[in-house]
Amino acid sequence: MACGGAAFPRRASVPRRRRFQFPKLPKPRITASMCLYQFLIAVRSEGQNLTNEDGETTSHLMGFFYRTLRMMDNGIKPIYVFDGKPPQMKSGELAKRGARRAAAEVSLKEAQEAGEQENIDKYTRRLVRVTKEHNTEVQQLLTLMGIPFVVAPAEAEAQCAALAAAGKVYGAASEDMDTLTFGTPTLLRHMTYSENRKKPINEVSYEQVLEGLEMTKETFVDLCILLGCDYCESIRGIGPHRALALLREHQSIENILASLDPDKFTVPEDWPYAEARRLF
DNA sequence: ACTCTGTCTCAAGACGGG
DNA sequence: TTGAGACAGAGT
DNA sequence: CCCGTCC
Repeated sequence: MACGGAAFPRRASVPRRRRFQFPKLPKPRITASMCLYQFLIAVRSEGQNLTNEDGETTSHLMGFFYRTLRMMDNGIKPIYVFDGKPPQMKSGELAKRGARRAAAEVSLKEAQEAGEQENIDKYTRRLVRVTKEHNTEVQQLLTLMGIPFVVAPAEAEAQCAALAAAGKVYGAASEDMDTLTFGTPTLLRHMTYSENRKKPINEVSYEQVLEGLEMTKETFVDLCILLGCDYCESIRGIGPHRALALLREHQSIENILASLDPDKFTVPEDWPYAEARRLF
C-alpha cells in the first residue's frame, strides 16, 4: 500500500526543490505497505497498539484518519493506492525473511523473560505484519470519508506513476525512487512529514532528472538497475559514480558488460537485468 | 584521492498542553 | 521492514 | 520544544 497515490495541491503550500542530488540517491526499493506498516509500528502506547474495547487494533485507522485530514486541510486531495500482488520473490529471500522473523520471536521471548521493556518494544515492532484485515479496514474508512483509492494490479508504485503520467493526479507521493523509474512525471517525497516541519516536501521532476543527468528514459532505467533494485542484484564494486560514468560512456548495460574488466568486477551469474528492465 | 562496501546506530504518527 | 547518517576499511 | 496521550 503505497502511501500516497497522489495529490492536487491547490495553493502551493508545496515547497519546490528542483535539483536532483545524485550521490544521495538511495538505492531504489519497493516499500509496499509502508503507510500501514508505519502506523502499526509507530502508533503505540506502552508498547501496544491502540485498540478498541474488543482489543482490535485501531492504530492504522487513527493514522490514516489524521493524516488524511491534515492533507485535506492543506488543500491536498489524496488518492490512495494499495498494493496488488508483488512480482515473484525469490525463495531465498523468503527464507531469509522467515529466519529473521524467527530470530526476532526468540529475542522477544528472551526480553520478556528478562523483563527488558526496551527490547520487548523493539522486537514487538520487528514482528509487525500487515494483514488483509488491516487493508480492508483502511479501505472501509476511506470509503466512509469519501476519499478515493485504487487497488493496483501489481505494485502500487507503478500504478501511482501511471496515474500521474496519465494526468489524473498531480504527482506520485512516495519515498521510493522506483516510482521515478516507473516514469512518474512528478515525484513527491516526504509528503508524510510535510507539516511536520522536519523536512520540506521534495518535488522531483522526471524530466529535469533526465535533463540533469543527460540521460534518456532507457539509460535511466539501466542506471537504476545498476544501483540496485528489488528485481535483481547489482554489480559489486559499482556504485552511483561508476554506474553513471559507465552509462555515459556505453549507453546500455549490454555495452557495459561487453567492456567490463572481468578481473575487477564480477557480474552476477545469469544476471536478469533485462527482465528487471522490462518491469519498469 | 576517490569510490564503494560493510556495519553500526536510530527512528518510525499526530496532537495538544504546559 | 525502510531510510538516513556516520564511520572504518578495502578496492579502484 | 518535550512529552504524555490517543484506543
